[in-house]
Amino acid sequence: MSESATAPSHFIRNIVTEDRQNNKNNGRVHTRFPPEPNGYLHIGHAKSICLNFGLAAEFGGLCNLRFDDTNPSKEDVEYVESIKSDVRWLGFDWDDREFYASDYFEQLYRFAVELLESADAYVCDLSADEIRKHRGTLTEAGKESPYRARSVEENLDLFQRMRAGEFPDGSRTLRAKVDMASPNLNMRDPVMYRILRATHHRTGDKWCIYPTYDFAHGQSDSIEGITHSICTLEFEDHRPLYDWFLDKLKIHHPRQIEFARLNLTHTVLSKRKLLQLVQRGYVAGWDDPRMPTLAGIRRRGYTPESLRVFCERIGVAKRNSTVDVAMLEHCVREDLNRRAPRVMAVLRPLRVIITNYPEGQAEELEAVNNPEDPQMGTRKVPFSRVLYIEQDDFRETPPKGFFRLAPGREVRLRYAYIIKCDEVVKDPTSGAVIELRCSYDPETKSGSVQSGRKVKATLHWVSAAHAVEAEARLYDHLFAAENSDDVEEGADWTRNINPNSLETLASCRVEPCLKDAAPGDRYQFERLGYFCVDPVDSSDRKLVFNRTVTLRDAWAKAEKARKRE
RNA sequence: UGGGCGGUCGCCAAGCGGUAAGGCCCCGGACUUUGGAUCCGGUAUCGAAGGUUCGAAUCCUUCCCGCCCAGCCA
Repeated sequence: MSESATAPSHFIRNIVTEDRQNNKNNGRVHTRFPPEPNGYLHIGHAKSICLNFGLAAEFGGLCNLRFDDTNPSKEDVEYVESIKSDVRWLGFDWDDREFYASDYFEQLYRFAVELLESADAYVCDLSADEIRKHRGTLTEAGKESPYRARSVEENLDLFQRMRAGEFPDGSRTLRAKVDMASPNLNMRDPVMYRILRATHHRTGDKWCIYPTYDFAHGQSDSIEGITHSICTLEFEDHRPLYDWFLDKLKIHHPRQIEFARLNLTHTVLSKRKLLQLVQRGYVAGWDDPRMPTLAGIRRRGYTPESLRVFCERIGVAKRNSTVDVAMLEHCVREDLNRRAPRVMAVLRPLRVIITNYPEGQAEELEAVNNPEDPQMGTRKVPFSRVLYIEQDDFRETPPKGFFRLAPGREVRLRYAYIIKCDEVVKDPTSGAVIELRCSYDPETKSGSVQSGRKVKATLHWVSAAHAVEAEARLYDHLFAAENSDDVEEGADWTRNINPNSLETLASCRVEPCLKDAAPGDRYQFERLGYFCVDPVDSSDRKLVFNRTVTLRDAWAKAEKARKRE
């Protein structure tokens, strides 16, 4: 996987390249990632983070981390902390350039006063409701506020008193004097400041008026000397307003470029819905491994490298699109295939007795840690008379195309011997298969001269006496439908939540080398998938593995297709 | 029916007047002590209709479809 070797062109990269060629900003490239600390970052943010930090790195520029914290009623330090650790985990560094829109409150206030002095803004006494009514509609022009013509002196006095706390919340606003007849609703005298008594996570109770995003964002970028303000499509309509403020204020003009936000199949990426999933208990928290949050994805076992490659591969464009989650899954598999050590683990154990293997005997067999990387060496795996294999690897009446174990059939045990199933032991009451009695061929030991004999399948296994117990959590898509909104009339999107998105297997048996696995360690359980030690619930007493993603499985696919017919 | 933006393979996405990259998915096949990995091979005429041109996905015209905007949210 070559993260940097392939830098496919996209329109933003082209714009930046062109701007440099024209020596715009003296060839300087300075971007920023501007989250609002009102929720956890998700994979959609990762796209923006990779874009902003990536472009800066690529062109020898800088990228700031700036919190757009202009709405204290929704923001919290919990979120700023999680955002910082998520960005770091993704692999990016903002050095000492950690900024906050709230750092600029005083400056923003002065900007507002400037606009008041040039009669480009005014204090408006209309209520929220009245402002809405005056705004007009998509097809009709709005009406001017009766307070629009206040004198500069009166405006200055009123605004100063707004700041001083003389008026109740919501009683007045500061508005830009633009154009109530503009076809762009954002230009119909937008609110710049509102009166809001809320304790801000950084400025405390210093302010009782707060700038709106529209009045803060563009100027914040300008103050920081941002050259390319990259944001999502919905802000395209706001650009004329930002330009208007910057022009009136005669300050540095970043170039705003909008791109389409990421959508993924089988999940949701809206802050509102993610919040509801957490609050209504559909998931265990922001870091539930089924969540598309960076915290969840990280806990699930995804690597930051795979996320970065994913973000590079999906591209950047203005077209609304929904990326198939299979693309994401492909990226982790590709990365983990290269780096995850292989290990044998039996999720649903079926006991196997090797009848002709001496009781009490055990031997150490050599197993390769990663066939993709010989450097990773080998390890010893204990073999003995009583083993466990996967329940799925045995069928009493094998369907066509099934070439694993069945009565009378032979298979190879990985790194060990070829065994033959001689007898099936069932529970007398339930009829369930509870044990297999097999015989092994001592001549077929892995690596020996005779070992070349061909059998149709190789199974993973674990020695019963040596195995370590563990819990495995198997995850599936959070939403059964590709599109979470794809529900019948009147039904809620939560109807699409996949009731089987989590399956917990409490009595798995894993090979002994896993005993000392540390939280976060990633492995490939041969033939099953990639798993990582759950950083939260795993302990010395109880090993817990999260399945990051399954291996591609041609047999499972074929069987599924067969069932559909 | 106002304004802004978009429509290239099932899903992403290059292309910027010279005759449709790549990735994912899918389907074949080779190889294989992971039905994994790897390797080969297969699959679009560019929303529609006109026009300009020797030549158009790329230029022009008209039409159709989708997304965003009427928070003192961001």
